[in-house]
Amino acid sequence: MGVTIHDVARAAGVSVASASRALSGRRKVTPDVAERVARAAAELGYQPNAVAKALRDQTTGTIGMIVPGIGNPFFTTIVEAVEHQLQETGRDLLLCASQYRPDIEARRLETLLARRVDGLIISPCDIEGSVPAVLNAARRVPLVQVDRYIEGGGADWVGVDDDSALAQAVDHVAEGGARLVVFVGSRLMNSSARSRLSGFERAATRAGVATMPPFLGEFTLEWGVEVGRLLLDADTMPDAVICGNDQIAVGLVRALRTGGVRVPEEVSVVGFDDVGHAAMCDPPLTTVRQPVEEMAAEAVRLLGLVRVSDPRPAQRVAIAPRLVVRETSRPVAAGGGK
Amino acid sequence: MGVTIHDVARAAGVSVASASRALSGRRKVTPDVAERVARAAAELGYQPNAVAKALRDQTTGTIGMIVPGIGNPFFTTIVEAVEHQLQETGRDLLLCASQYRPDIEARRLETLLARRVDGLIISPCDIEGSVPAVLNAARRVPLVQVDRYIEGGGADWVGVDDDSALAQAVDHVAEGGARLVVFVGSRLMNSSARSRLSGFERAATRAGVATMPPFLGEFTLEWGVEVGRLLLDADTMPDAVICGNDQIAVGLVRALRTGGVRVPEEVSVVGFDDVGHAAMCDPPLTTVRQPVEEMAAEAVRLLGLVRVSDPRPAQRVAIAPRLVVRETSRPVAAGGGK
DNA sequence: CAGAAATTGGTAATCGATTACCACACTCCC
DNA sequence: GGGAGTGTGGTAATCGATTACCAATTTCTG
Repeated sequence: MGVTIHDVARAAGVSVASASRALSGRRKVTPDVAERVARAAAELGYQPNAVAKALRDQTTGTIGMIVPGIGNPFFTTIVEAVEHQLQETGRDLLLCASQYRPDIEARRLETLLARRVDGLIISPCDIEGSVPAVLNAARRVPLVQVDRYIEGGGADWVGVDDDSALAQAVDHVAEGGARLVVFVGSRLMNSSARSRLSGFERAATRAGVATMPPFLGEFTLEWGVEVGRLLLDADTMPDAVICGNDQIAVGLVRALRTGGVRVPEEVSVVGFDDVGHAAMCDPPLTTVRQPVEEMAAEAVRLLGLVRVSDPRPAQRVAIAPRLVVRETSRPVAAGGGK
Repeated sequence: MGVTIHDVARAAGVSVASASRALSGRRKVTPDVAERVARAAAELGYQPNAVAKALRDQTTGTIGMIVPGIGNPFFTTIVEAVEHQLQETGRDLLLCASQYRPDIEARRLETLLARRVDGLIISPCDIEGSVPAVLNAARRVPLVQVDRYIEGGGADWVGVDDDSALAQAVDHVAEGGARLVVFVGSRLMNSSARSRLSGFERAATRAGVATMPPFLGEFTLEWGVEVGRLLLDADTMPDAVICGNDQIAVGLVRALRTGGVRVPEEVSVVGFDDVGHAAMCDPPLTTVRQPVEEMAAEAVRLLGLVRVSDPRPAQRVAIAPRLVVRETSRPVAAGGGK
């Protein structure tokens, strides 16, 4: 390590300025100089020091990203999509996990800011607890929220249109004949949990289906299993269950089937996300597909528009998702009530 | 943005040297100076510029990581574990995906080196194609391979003990009564594919079970489905199938069941990895669990030991995995031949 | 061919934090 | 009171790439 542009310049017998110009091509140099510099750089194996360049240019070519957890396949998919988008423009991704804790999230934001990332993409873990750190960061660097967002709407956001998503899900099971529908999601600590629940309630009202009180726990398989057991023990079984994500749905289907309830014949189950293994479950899950690639592309695009120096109203981009009908929901053709 | 230590020094009425010393505490300053500097820093919201510090210190506190694809839950799990380990020591992770292509991998390596990462953790996508770029990188910065490795053994490696893994898998199905066993993996383009196949062959010989020619395709669900169909069409059905990863196993189970073959009653299926959703499949998959956290911890530990300046023989750390028996393999109690 | 214009090379400043080195002030002791 | 010793603050160099500015050379024009 340690070949600098000075070494190249000396080897080529020119000044550092000429070497820099020859390598970057930002100003003309004589063919002779250009060639000597190119040869010297190749021979020495010169590689520009991106740290020095970043200091001088006041831009690092690096984007910071913070998600609650890399273990969750939904966030993984977004990370992959964002990484892919950044590649296109030659930028790199500094990835952090907040482990669903606002205090860790705040610390990670600080170190990313200290590293002078050119922008931040974040899915804030807590709708309330994440507010101060996120707003503070947004004041210093372009910041776009993805999927989850903080209350108050102080920063740009890209996500899925939960109203449209839940409407599609509810309408679908209603068309399959469901009269009593229940929502299973997570406790209302993040925006997705809240907006999916309210989207569900609006959709149910509009579709004219009856609802049971929602089950709110965690976005996990285990919670799905637990709710399945609760439903088996209760005296009324809904015609359809709409879940806040796929993991809940998979656990729920498993528990219901184990308990002797047939899916979809007796109960339809609809998931949310369609990432990871929704399609590969048995039976394949009917679910709402998140437009992850579009979200990532939009987030990266928005990042480029933000100018910290002159604030503009926060943008909110909600992308309409698509319901993917597989085998855990009753087909429309089956029709009829319970 | 842009509060520098000069601003702090000016506000506190001291020189930059004193300000730096007061903030870092590396040399004594009078209490008076210490307090004035602390107050000034707090009031101005001073945050040290990590880029400048990196340039001066010749160390960035950043580790680069390259995996073939973030979509694969196995790599995701490793990334998460590595990120977690690095947190402990206050370092950050620059994450890249090679998309299973050596040319992209080589480019990503170059940009990570240009960014002067303090170390590299990589799972090389191609046992041959990745060789030059990986060896070149290893000459310039501490580098540890995880899971996959390049031929020739020029760089440290941490992974799972495939021999032990396959022995456990083969012995398990043999004890369940299997006499004819087949291996389904991927084409031999990466080290995992190769060493799992050879581990399988050794284990089968030692256990005295007969084998069919292996099926080598991709590490995907689709390949598992395809092999399942091939087996259904063939005239001999093995007693057990050992798979190179969980995705293949899930696809295979699905295809066999769809074709009317009962798992595990007629055929035992064993997966590999136990990440993502192996446990949540239906039926839950018998599989070999990769010791991912240990691998990540070991990789980070090794990184700290490497000194590029004085090369030492490449270390190879193979961690013994554990077979997790679930419901796709015949229990030992069942005993007996086919 | 003189002088203007255009082109290209070099020197040194810049980005921000750290620290080697020097200088000053104060204490202590004989 | 003066010399040694200790502690503290300041100045300027350093890390490496880029570029503003100046100087020198070449080219062009009347």
